[in-house]
Amino acid sequence: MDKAERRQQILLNARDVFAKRGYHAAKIDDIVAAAGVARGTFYLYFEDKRAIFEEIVDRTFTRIGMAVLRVETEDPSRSVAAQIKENIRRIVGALIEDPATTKILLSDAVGLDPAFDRKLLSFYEEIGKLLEASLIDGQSMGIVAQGDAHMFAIMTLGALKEIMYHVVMRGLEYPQERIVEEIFSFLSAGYLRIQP
Amino acid sequence: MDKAERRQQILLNARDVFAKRGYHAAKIDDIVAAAGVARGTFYLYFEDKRAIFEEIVDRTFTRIGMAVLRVETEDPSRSVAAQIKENIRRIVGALIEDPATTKILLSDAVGLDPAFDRKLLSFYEEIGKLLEASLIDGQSMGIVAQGDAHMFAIMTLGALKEIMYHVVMRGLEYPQERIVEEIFSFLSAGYLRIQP
Amino acid sequence: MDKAERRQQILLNARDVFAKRGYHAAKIDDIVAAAGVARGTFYLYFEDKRAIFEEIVDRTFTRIGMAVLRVETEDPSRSVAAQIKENIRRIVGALIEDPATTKILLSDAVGLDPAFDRKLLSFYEEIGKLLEASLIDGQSMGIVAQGDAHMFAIMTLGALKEIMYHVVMRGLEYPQERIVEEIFSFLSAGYLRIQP
Amino acid sequence: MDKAERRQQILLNARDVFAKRGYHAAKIDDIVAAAGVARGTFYLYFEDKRAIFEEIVDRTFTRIGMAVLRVETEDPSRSVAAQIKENIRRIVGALIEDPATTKILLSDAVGLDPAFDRKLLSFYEEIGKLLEASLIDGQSMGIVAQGDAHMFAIMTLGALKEIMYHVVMRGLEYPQERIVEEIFSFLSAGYLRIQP
DNA sequence: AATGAATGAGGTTTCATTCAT
DNA sequence: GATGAATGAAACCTCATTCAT
Repeated sequence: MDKAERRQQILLNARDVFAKRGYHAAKIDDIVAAAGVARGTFYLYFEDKRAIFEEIVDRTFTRIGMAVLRVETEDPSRSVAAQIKENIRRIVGALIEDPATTKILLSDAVGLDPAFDRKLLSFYEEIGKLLEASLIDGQSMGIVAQGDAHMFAIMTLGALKEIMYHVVMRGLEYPQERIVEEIFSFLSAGYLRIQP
Repeated sequence: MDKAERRQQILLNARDVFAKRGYHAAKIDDIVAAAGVARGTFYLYFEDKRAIFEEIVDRTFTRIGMAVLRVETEDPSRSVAAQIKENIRRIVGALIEDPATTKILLSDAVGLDPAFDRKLLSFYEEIGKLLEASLIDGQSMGIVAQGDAHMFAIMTLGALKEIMYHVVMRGLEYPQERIVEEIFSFLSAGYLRIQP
Repeated sequence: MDKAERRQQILLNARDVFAKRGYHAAKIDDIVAAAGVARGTFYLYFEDKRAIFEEIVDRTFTRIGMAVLRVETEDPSRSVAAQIKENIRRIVGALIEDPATTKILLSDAVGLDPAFDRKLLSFYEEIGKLLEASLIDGQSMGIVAQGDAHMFAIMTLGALKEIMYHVVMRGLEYPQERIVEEIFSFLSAGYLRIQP
Repeated sequence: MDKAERRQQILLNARDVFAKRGYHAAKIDDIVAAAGVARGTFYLYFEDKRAIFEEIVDRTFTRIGMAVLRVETEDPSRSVAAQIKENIRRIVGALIEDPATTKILLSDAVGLDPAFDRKLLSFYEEIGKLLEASLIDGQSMGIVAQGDAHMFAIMTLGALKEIMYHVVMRGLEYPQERIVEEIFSFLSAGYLRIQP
């Protein structure tokens, strides 16, 4: 087994242990036992417990970041609606595909400590800004309602996160496509039908 | 100072310490120093660290639970829209009013350990069921769109939580009424304006 | 037992353990076992292992520093020779009185690490400067031979340290007064009697 | 590179690392990195860390031991004074020539652990006995003052060690010949000129 | 012979909780 | 009831040494 494989082996097992027990309850001993290596071996590959956790979260950030595609408004071959759905689908897919890291991201990584909080916030802000920029674009094209794009972005993110939170924490079972449709439809028309 | 006061004094200071440092970084020493009592005194009033944290969270649950009013569809004096807004307003108000506990609820209490996760989930499910029931009611009255009420509830909760998360974590500054309006408008019409 | 007593109790036992085993072989467990306290108690009174060792050495520095008296050349009631002997006597006495710390000073504290080396050197330089100043005084009064006072000081210090080293390490047995006489006589006339 | 060369290469680099960091702070990693060999290679040439350190010290013992010449009192061609000076010169030279091992001998090897202490003491006793025997010889020839030859030996050793300690630890700069003269003159007449 | 990945014993330190005063 | 000194379990990490390649 070469270095990269060994590293990966430890990383994956650590992910599972973190997902199962949470950051603090996950002991180095649990991780090395799961990975089937000696305690010292762990420290050959990772600085410390915090570092491996951070790497798991960082990789997830990257994976999610890569899932997002730029919406092409000029391309007549694909409708904007289809492209937006595709984006939602890809993000939801990335999260569903690896429930362990999703659980880590949405639960264990939250409130770990102030430094990690900043990291998380910074990731969500980044995502938020990307989305916000798209929304502002959409507003000028008349396909996004006028209004506070920043708020739109936050609420969209929140809706998505909450669904995924229930999926990974409660085993809420919805097929990926169903989730995509629900989110899309929610973003399109909300659900209140009141004459004010 | 009588027992109840002393207890309250410790509780409030613990809240601030938890909010500032997070659960694990908050030491009993920090709490008793903030409260100005001896270490042993803490244990006269609370079982252990976990118990005081749980009490803080439980109180918040109660406070938020009490903020919710039943929507009266038969009362002609108050429109349904107004009542829904009022509900959103009361919940947002309860969260904004005490940012320290809100931060604890949305950050520190998340992913603390499996047992606490269950508690949190159970609270959110409770809230979700209440909301869901209202939505199903609304559907039969034609003021809520047909569709998956459970999903509606989750996404609504997520949107609200995410706004409040940014408010308490990043100091996002929006007046309470503005938040209420944004949420209401989001629930009413979403923001996508695409002809599919 | 009050705080100061408890501190002293740990300090004295630590001194014995360090003297017996040397710095690195002395485990915190050995110290607390000797002192009859719990492991945590140790850390209530001392920052860490290094700190207690440093305190032991520092106290010895102080004790030895206080043993030195200024030589009064103007006082006709006490001859200079008597005063010098008195100084040697006091220093030798301070070292013999507490063989454990003397052993620590002359053996365990040596070469502990670069930072500690600087501390030691700084102490010996201080002592050396004091002695050197006295010698230069003495030279102007004609009671110290002309020559390199700095060297005189170093060699004197070395002779004294070496005797004490053998006393505490090998149990070399000489009465204090005998040691004083030997040093004094050595400093007075050396021992080589060669016509060059 | 043949076995002996490789061994020497590791030995010299280990010497430098020990001299720079001290025994405990010198890691096997530092040594093999300095020597440019793999970690496992180290253990092909040396039993363990302690063994290589011991070998460095032992070689120094040998080197110094070999520097000492027997004083010939019958040889009219070389005065006893010249022969004594020559001995001091050779020892000081051996120490100055390799400051790294001298520092190891006078600092790092001191107080390493009880076993090593015995080794050191045993070396110094050996040297001391040699010197003592010469002094007793000298006393019977009238060229060494009557008195405790054992003490003379210890103090001489101490004076020499202390000078060298300051040379290697503080970079005290004296030409070799100057050191020799100072020691010789100190042994010849001390420096106190007091009428008791 | 050389390598360097793997090992795991061992030691320091932290901190929630207890309990004698 | 209040105190705070004492406790000791528990967990992280280091690093000398081994051994398969």
